[in-house]
Parts: sequence; structure tokens; C-alpha cells
Amino acid sequence: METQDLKKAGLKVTLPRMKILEILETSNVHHLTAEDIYRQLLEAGEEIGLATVYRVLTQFEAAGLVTRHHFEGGQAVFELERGAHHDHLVCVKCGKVVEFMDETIEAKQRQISSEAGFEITDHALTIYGICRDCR
Amino acid sequence: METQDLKKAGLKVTLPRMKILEILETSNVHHLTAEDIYRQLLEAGEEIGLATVYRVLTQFEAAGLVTRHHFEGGQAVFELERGAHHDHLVCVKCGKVVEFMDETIEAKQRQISSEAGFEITDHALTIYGICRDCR
DNA sequence: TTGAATATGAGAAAGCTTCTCATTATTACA
DNA sequence: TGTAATAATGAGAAGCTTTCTCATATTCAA
Ligand SMILES: [Zn+2]
Ligand SMILES: [Zn+2]
Ligand SMILES: [Zn+2]
Ligand SMILES: [Zn+2]
Repeated sequence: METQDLKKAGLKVTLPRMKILEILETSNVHHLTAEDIYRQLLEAGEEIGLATVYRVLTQFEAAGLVTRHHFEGGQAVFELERGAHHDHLVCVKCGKVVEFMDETIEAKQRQISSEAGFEITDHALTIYGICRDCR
Repeated sequence: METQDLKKAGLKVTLPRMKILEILETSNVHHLTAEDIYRQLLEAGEEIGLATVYRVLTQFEAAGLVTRHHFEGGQAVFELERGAHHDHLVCVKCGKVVEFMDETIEAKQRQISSEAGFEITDHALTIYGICRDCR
């Protein structure tokens, strides 16, 4: 299936791309930085450069396989696109990420945009807080 | 009044701080990057370094005088804290920023956080789109 | 199998932001 | 007002994340 995804996106099936996709698919943490992925590749003994990780993630994003988020704190985080739109709750102490989706909020955003004369292309709602475990 | 704000924040009243505060107060565009401010200072003939601009903005942020936003596109933008919380609609073509606040959305966020066991510290909702003029 | 097209690794470079440190300015108080 | 203690500044170096360059290696259609 991976192979199909890559071919559909017009990308050649290469070892770096398959390994990166595999990490995104099998990781129990769904939100990973490029460095996270790079480190996992090193640990697995793969000799894949950090530049390749960034390059591939950017291609995956363009192909719609992956979404890039800009949470506070510098590094972008990437997550495999699993179909369902959602927004994020991020713990500022431990970094835990909880996903949620609220149709009321989504609808209100559409209404606000249309009233302002904007054609929505995207949106990012991130709530920062302290999770139960960190309190 | 500016002078008071600075003193209250425990900051000495210096020329760079007053000039930067003045730019934030008088600019008709409310969302400025550090470079925007630096450029305006240069144009006004002030010899203030970019490092000072960043330093002062960070201090203003800590003092609650200014809010820092991380819209897409790398550079942070700063805006004078005028008391009323609001979220943002950003045009991806021209960069125009429209502010809005919706109590339904705010309330939903509080509910979602509390249900997830998070104590909210902050949130950022940014809708990206194409404004009327850019269509 | 072969060659055109594409991808990779390594390091350089870019873009934004923070740090360092010698110099200068502010402020409290004599 | 003068002075000392404290804090702020400017300039450039450095840090961090991300992208670029280019010589080499890989993929894949024919
Ligand atoms: Zn949403
Ligand atoms: Zn997510
Ligand atoms: Zn809000
Ligand atoms: Zn604003």
C-alpha cells in the first residue's frame, strides 16, 4: 500500500521514502519532528541524511500524505494524513498532543470567514495547556 | 503614559523602548515583524540595532504589553496588547490580517479542554484564506 | 540491460532569533 | 548636581531549523 501511495504521488519508490512512511505509520506518537524521524532512522541503522528527511516530508506534504504543524517552540511537527480533520491540544509541560474536532467550531469558522469575504484555504486551532499528568 | 507602562514593567525608560512602543501604538497595521519595526526605525533615522528590537519585543511580551504570533511563514509578528482577546484571519496572498472574536468558539474551547483534563494557558486560532481584494 | 530522469548524502548556506561582551545610558541617592 | 550601581545597547558572533547545491547513486521504462 505504501508503494502505491508513493507512485500515485509521482514519487519514485526509494528506501528513504519507504522507511520514513513506515515510521509515520507505525509510531504510536502521531506528531513527529524531522529530527525525531531522523533519530529513529539512525537507531534503526539506516544511513539517511537529515536533508533527505526534510525533503521527503515536504514532498509528502505536497502529495497530501502528511500534514505539517507549527506548534509553539520552533520545530515543525509532521503527522500522517489519516483523513479526518482535527485540531490540537498541546501540553506545554510534557508536549503531549491530544486531537479533537468540534463541528460547532468548524461551522463558526466558515461563517466568520464568509462574513469577512475570505475564501478559507486552511486553519489552525491549537489550544495550549497543562495536562492532568503534569499537574 | 508610555513611560508609566515601562516603569510598571520594571524596565528603564530608554529611547529604543519608547520609539518601539511608539511605532506599535501609531502604526495603522497592527501586526508587525521585528524587521518591520527595525526598518521603520531606520527610516526615522534612529540608530537602533535589530538585536535590541528583538530584545525589547521579548521584554514587552513578558510584561504583557505585546503579543507574539506565529503565523505561517517563518517570522513572528508582534502586536500591541489592547486588552481584548481576538483571533486572526490571514490572507495568504497579501498578508492582510483581520481580527475576530467569537464567544461560541471560545466557550467550546474551554469545554473541550476541561473534558480532556487540560488547564488552558493559551490558544491560537488562525484561519488562512484569500481575501476579497486578492480574488 | 541501458540510459534518461530522479533521488540522495554531505556540507554549505539561508533565514530568523538569541547571545556575548565591551561600551553607554539610566536612576537612586548623597 | 554628581556619582556609583545597575541595567541597556550595538555589533557581530553564534544557534537553530530548514533549504540548497552538486557530485554521485538509484530507479524504472523501454
Ligand atoms: Zn479545525
Ligand atoms: Zn494531529
Ligand atoms: Zn480565541
Ligand atoms: Zn491581532
